[in-house]
Amino acid sequence: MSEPEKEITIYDIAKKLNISAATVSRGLKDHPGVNKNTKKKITDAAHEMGYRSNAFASNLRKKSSNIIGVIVPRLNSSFMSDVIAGMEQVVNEANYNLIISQSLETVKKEVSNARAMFNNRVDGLLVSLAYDTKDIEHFKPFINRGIPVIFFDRIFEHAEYPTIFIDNYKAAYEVTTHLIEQGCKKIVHLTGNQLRNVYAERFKGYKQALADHQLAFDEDLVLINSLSSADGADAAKQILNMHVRPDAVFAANDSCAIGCMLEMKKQGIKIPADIAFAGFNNDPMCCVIEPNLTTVNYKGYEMGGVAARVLIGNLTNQLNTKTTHSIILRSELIIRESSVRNKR
Amino acid sequence: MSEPEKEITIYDIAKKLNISAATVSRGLKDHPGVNKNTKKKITDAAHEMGYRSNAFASNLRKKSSNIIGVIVPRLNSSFMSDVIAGMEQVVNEANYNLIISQSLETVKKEVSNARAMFNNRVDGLLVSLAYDTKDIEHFKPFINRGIPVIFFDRIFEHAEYPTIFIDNYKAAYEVTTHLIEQGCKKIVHLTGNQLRNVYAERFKGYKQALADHQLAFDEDLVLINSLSSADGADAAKQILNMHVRPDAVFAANDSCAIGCMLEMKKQGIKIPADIAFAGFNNDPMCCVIEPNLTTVNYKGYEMGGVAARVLIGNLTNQLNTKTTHSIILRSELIIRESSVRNKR
DNA sequence: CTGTTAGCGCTTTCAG
DNA sequence: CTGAAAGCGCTAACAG
Repeated sequence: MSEPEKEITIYDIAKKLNISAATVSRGLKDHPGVNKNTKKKITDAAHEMGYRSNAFASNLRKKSSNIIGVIVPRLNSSFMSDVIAGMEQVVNEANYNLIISQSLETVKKEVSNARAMFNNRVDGLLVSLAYDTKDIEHFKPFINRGIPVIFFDRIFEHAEYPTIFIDNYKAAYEVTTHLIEQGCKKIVHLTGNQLRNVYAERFKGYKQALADHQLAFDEDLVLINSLSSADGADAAKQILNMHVRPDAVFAANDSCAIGCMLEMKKQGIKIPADIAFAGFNNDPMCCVIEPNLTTVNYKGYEMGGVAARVLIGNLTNQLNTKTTHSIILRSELIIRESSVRNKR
Repeated sequence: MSEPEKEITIYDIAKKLNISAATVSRGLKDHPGVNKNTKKKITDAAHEMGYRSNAFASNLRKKSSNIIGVIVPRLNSSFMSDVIAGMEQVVNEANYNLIISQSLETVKKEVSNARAMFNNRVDGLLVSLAYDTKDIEHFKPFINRGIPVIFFDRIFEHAEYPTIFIDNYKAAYEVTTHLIEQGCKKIVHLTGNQLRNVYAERFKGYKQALADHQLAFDEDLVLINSLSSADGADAAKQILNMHVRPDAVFAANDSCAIGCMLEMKKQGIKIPADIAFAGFNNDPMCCVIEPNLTTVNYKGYEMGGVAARVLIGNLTNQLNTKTTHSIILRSELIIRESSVRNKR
């Protein structure tokens, strides 16, 4: 293999063109007030010589990185993949770069990821919280240095942090109401850590829908777990052991709903005749399970794009026009066979 | 909100401790030959003053970024998420950072991602190729500058690029043999772009298994598409229109197999009695579809870890000990009901 | 074991 | 419109 090519700098370009490095630097940007001709000469020479700008030197000088950090619980859902794609789209257009990490649902990793992002001097941070994050102390250093942090989906309410999410309360209210309209009277709710807004709000929506339809709220029908598929299977066993058998299950995510359904089916329970089901997220699996799963859909691509746009807005705008409020995106109930009992 | 805190540097620490910046710099690293006491004083002061190292300055000086770039087709599979987690594990331990991007299965985006990585001066690159990548010209600049590029899973064979993958040929051979042993004689193969080793090798394995069991290879039984779930459904329709109905389908991935199964079921076909099925990847969906899908499992976490380890090895080793060969990881056939016809 | 010194490549006043 | 010069914060010879 040949020797690595020499790295060429603005000085090399300057020398070749008999102009100053300063002019080259300006010519390479959109800088106003550079002669059109020299600008063209500069970009041509740069291209021809195989120049690539040195971000380190530039960042060092400008004290900004043009990098945006992203911390999510997990990458392995089509939802998150969409979120990231949405972010990338927006971020690339604004000439920023993304650095992504997963907390694998633990605060511990979330904290260490945050520290890494901080040391890497990201210009801003987009975060969806881990399962068990209790406080947001680990994002304090960012705020102290004036680096914007934005929460999306799994948010934390706090004046310093703008948030992007859906109306989980309303969505859950609609799901529950739908189940009630199908004649269900004893509805189990499978939910996750109540520290997370998404689960707390869905729980509230469920509760309110019961109240509004004159159904008693029964604490024993609420099962809190990690919402994995295995947790769903465990829940199925618990449900089947209840004295009076429930007639519906509303799980706060699809994996858990599906794990639960699979176990129920194994035990010979008929869905939705014996027990109706609804999930949340509209994972592709909803259309694989039989019967297909009723769920709530919301657009990851859009959420990622909006989050990125708000962040970049706060990064580039004048100091006094920062967005600090919440943005609430739309979601929709998708009714499938798993919950349909009324014949028409 | 208060003013952003002042950024503190090794000079501030040096001043406070009445020593030189050079010593502080050394003290902050594992540098041998620094007095234990001064080292402790330095780290204490650094911590107390809220120091964070400035990677830009360091990178600029060292001409290396400690960043490893990753380009994958998509993030939205549990396989890829595992791969990334495996990489992160290894990479963090070695004090590198990861910057991840998805090509969304197009060369176009793969090329632009590669360029971005190049401009961001990654120290090395881990790549799994997009669906339609024809050549690897876009990785040439890395090689020219001596930046290692490693392919994993969807590889490209070339002396300059180490590769990590599984024996797709053997795995497919085993799947096909299994189907034949179940009494299947007319086996459809759903596959993807033959530019990708994974699909080409699986195709070869399929073909060879037929040959070794005295079954004629029939070109019309091989359907090439994009392997999406929708492509699977289309394939189902084609298959059902064939003059003599096939008795098995081996798809090169699970999504496609499942899309195909769902459509077949809708048409009233019995699986595996009328037609047996096998997929590839062991996606969680395999255990949701009914009947559960026979498939090939391989460990993403391991593959990510190995790829990262090889890369870091090449980065840190002496010039002459680079790994340039291939590493082949193990995979396993997982037999489920979708392909079991023999009663025992 | 520690200090001195000289840049890494770029941006940005400040002058022309 | 362009140039000169300084400096971002760190590291690595080299010299004590």
